[in-house]
Amino acid sequence: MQRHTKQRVAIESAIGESGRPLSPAEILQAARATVPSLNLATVYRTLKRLGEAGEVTVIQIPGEAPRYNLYHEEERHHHHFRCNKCGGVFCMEGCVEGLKTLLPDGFRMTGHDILLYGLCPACSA
Amino acid sequence: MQRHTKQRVAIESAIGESGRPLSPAEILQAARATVPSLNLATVYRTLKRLGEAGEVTVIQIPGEAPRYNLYHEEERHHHHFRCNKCGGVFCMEGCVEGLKTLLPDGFRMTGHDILLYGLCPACSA
DNA sequence: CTAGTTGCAAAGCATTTGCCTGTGG
DNA sequence: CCACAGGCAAATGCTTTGCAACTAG
Repeated sequence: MQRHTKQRVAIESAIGESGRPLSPAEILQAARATVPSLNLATVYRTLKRLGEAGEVTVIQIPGEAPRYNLYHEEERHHHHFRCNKCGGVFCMEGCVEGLKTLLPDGFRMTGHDILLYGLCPACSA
Repeated sequence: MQRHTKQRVAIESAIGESGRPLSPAEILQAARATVPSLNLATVYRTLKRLGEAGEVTVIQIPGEAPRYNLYHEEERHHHHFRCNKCGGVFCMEGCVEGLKTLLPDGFRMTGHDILLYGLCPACSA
């Protein structure tokens, strides 16, 4: 991250203002409201740089496009929820106990991911 | 699944004999030992059919190629462990309590996935 | 100025599809 | 027989890269 260009600002704003993780295509669409000439290749390059700089985090739901979020300093350990109907992804605070009880003998655990599926408030209404 | 072709047999054998989930490319390589003319497109088509017939299951680790396993009737609810060193994926029996405590108000949960990361016995030695 | 960025187009790579030939039952 | 399968090649969709033009500092 060296230069402060309008493209980069538009991309960061798009992610930050959405309130939920966005895919590269969604970011492109949103950021074009500010910079119409914005190119998808630039979105990918910028996301890569922002990721290396630790300014964005990636959420990978199996079988789906990666989604990007701004990194917040106060960010805690959290997990994600995916709505089966609208496909939206949401963050959930907290975690569960007892994950180590799943480990067979000889395995050492250094990290984990939990993904819940179901219906979000809007879709279950 | 209608016809019983040598290609399909080779693909099923390759998956069954490996003992671990295989990617399409790995399946191609293994099955070509039996049917050298086997084509990658056939592997994809066959995996799709076997999947729809419930004969194979897919394991999707975020950011990695999908891996396929034979489905066993006695198969129970389980989760997976991925070794950070060798990249191997292993199944773990059991589950944890309290996943519902993660849900924010208004969310309804219908399913979940848990993925543990760390070192397998061979790599932690 | 000038190195980092961008837009565009082309290249990559995994996966899918069209089409015609081959074959299992 | 003949509808399902397979081989091959082209098409697709997402992501990356080469390169010349542009611009922030």
